[in-house]
Amino acid sequence: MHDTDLAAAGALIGDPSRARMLDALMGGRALAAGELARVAGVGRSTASEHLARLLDGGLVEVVAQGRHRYYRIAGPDVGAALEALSHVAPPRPVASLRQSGHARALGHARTCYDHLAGVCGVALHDALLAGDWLTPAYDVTPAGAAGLGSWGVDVEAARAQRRAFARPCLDWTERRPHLAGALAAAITGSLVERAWFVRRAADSRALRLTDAGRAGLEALGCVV
Amino acid sequence: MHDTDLAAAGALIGDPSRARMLDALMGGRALAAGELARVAGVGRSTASEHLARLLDGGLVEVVAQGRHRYYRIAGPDVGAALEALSHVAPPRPVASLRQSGHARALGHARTCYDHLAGVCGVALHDALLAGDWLTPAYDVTPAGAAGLGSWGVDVEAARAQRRAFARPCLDWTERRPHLAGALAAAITGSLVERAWFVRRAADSRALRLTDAGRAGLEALGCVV
DNA sequence: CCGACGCTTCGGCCGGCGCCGAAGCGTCCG
DNA sequence: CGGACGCTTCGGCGCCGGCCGAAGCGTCGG
Repeated sequence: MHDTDLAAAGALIGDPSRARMLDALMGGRALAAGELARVAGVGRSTASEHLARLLDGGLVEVVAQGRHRYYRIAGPDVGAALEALSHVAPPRPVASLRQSGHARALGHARTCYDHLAGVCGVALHDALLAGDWLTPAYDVTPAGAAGLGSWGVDVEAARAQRRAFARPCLDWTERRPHLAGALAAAITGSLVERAWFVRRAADSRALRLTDAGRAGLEALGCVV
Repeated sequence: MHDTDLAAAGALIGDPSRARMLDALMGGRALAAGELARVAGVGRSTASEHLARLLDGGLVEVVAQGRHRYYRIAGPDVGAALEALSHVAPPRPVASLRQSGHARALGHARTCYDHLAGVCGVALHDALLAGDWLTPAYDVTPAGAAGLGSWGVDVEAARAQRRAFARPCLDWTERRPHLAGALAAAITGSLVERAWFVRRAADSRALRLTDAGRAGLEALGCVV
């Protein structure tokens, strides 16, 4: 039946250290236990305990590789739940001036789970609709299929996935929607692949728009 | 920006008493503080503290009416987050024999947030698809529009809502999908309105299928 | 083999928070 | 107006769980 232990799941996410780990894993890549300890700001032993609990709760899964153990988000359902929860969570005040530059970078372009967010994400969302690549119901038009294909996006493969194909996702900085879903993930992957965006740091969600990316987006009428 | 305090939201949901309150409020109706204290199984003072925290965190909102204070889920975003979280939460073992009758009732027919779940929910989902009222892409066919109209369901009003129109939602008891989304909520509302289902208790999510309901569903070829 | 390395398990400490009863405050009714 | 009622605030208690350092286990490299 649908009756599940909501409290257990909430408590797992509710610890600050575990939440930082999950947030880091929302980048989509698998991270080693030691790296997660560093991200969370706790000792290795403490991190190991946290990861054991997340594993037991089914929120993450682990793949052992040599003497490393790489953890990642267990599945799209977990990602969707964390994303939905982050939408209702209270905004976290920027703690220090030292972080404000980082915050500005995140506000401009970043990944939200596995798709593009921030100013660039919203601009892309608007341009796809304005340029008639996407219908208001978030389906791909013939022109959109051609255009996305030229970006290296496999639209049909995205459509075949079990997760939502394309849908709006309210952007926290912009208070306006960016694109989410399988299509958004495919587009983001292609644009990073084509070096329109580069990841600012290995463990960061912040992206930097390259000159090539700026030119490519402007060709679509996307002002950034 | 999208950076929110995931841990704070998780911690709010992570307490067993608060989770029971939220679960009770997922029925969609506003409940008084005293009733929520009874549901959670704690003293009135404790419940009041919990509700103050949920209110502060933006998960619930309150409407004062005379000497009563009615609490309800703050918005569809919160409902969606709780629903998504319940999908990844571990199943809760039935604690006692005394609860097994209750569990059986829940397994047969119940509401999941605001739509029909359980054996009846899955059967309805299958019948709507098999009877060609719904396409495999979960859009309403002309025949479906006519049939749902005769049930008193306003399909167009459901379509106009901002939430997802219709989508599958994995049923935890049945391990098969039932119908969710705005259409599912409208259908459930109409069927309760027509007394095909009656709520077993005011504070319960369990529903009872009436004779009229059984007859109506069987006319669609829905075996329950 | 033996040491370095990554990770987990164990023991013990400590702070935060969930709990209750008592008291305080506002609302409805006779 | 006084009492009943619903709810919140306050003070104090007890326990769960997050934290660390030390020790144990498996893997890689010389």
